[in-house]
Amino acid sequence: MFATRSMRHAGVMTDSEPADTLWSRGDRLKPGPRPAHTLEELADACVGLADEEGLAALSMRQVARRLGTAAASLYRYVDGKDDLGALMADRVLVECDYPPLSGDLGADVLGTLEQSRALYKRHPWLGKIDSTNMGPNAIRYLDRMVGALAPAGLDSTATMMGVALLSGWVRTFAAQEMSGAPTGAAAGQQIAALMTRGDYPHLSALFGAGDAAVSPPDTDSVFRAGVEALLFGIARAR
Amino acid sequence: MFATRSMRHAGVMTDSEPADTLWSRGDRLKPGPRPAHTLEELADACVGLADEEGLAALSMRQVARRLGTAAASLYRYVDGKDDLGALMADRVLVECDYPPLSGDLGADVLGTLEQSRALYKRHPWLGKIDSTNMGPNAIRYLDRMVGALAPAGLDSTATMMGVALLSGWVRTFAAQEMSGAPTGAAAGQQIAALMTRGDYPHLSALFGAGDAAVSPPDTDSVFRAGVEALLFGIARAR
DNA sequence: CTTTAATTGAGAACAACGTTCGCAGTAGCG
DNA sequence: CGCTACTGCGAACGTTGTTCTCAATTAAAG
Repeated sequence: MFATRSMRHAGVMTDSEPADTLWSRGDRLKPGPRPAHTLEELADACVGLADEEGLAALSMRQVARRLGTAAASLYRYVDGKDDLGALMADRVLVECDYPPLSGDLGADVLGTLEQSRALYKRHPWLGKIDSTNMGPNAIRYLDRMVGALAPAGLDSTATMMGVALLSGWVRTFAAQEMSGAPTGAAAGQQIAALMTRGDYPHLSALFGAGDAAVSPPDTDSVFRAGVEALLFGIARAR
Repeated sequence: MFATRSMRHAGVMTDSEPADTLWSRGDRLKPGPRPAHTLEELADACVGLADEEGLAALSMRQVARRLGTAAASLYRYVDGKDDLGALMADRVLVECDYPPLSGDLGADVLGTLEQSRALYKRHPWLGKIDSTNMGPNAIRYLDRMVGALAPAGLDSTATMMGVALLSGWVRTFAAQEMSGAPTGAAAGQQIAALMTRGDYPHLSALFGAGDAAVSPPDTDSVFRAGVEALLFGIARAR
């Protein structure tokens, strides 16, 4: 039922309450003093802290210090620490500015995904956050991707699956890229080292030949190749 | 250089030390009492705890209690809490038993991935762990996937990319599946609710037509469709 | 067999953490 | 002017991850 957030007051509620999300919280005009900060300020404080000190340093107290307030005050804006992740994941998406769609499916998709990849590069903690519920900026991204995929003429199910596939690839790729994993020839060397323990016939067969000697592809082209493979497979599902 | 683990003793090391990984730690015979537990016991304690109480309940002390030992003792087996995740992610992979490969690329890949999906279902915390370094069971899985993809005749780079794409899809799909997100017609309803805030032209265009009325596909077929799309795109990259 | 040295388990302690409670203060509404 | 709902936040509580320390243990060396 999409009731991720706990209902704070158990009073009578109207028939179609407009989904009390994390972002639509502070909209109602009510008596009492105005909040001293905005959700955006809170999110920016979290992002800045995670960027500079790492995600492990993200604590209620540190975020509060950045905001010039106390830890307990944050609970007026969020239900708990888990909400900070959702706030951050949505917040960084404003850094993407999307040029108008060209109508070229491949170019539009790749351009959008490159921006997402840059986001993961710029905010290394982003890959370690599971943003199950999405805010306004995430919906903007979703709308963008849907628009980019529109020329393929897919139905809604196939479109959403395509977006999930492509977004998942960016995440997977960025995670690998960010983990400092070896690329090209060094990767083969690592695999060879892993293979010393136990026997792995198929890995041996794949890396046994002088395969590692051939041109080590740079990361960019591998990323692009993945996107193109995905687009090819998705478009076929029309 | 794959030196994820901190070097515990800064003594002189031989030329090609065999990669002091998390798993190959307790192999050497040395003076001193034998360890009271094994890495597998530790991993099982973690998995059991996370399965029953959730990942949030996974603490050094709780794990130690399950093992019948003290929290400080765990640091004889791991460097810190982060290692527990890697231990767990690798441990649950033993639950997969792979029948001999049939040679049918699609069937072999799908069968392996279905087992992974079952793993995510059985251990809901699995998707929230970033296992950057892989243990023996992860290598077994990698070898299995490489073998399943072998009939495609890809080079090592394309093969590894294919494995990453397919594994990422399972993870992405399982995460969506596990988050209790609505499926089929209910999903369209949620999207419609999200669209009330701000204007999202492409989303409106996609879900505007009586699209949500048509057959809501079950999760299994969507998962399979994703795998097939991926295989199609990957095989083309030969 | 004795000595040596490396290694183990664990008690105690510490700083930092997420969260809750209660209270003083504020501002819109009747 | 109350009234009421809201705000910021000091103080406190129970846990957490981690380190230090030390007695106990045992393979290897003498």
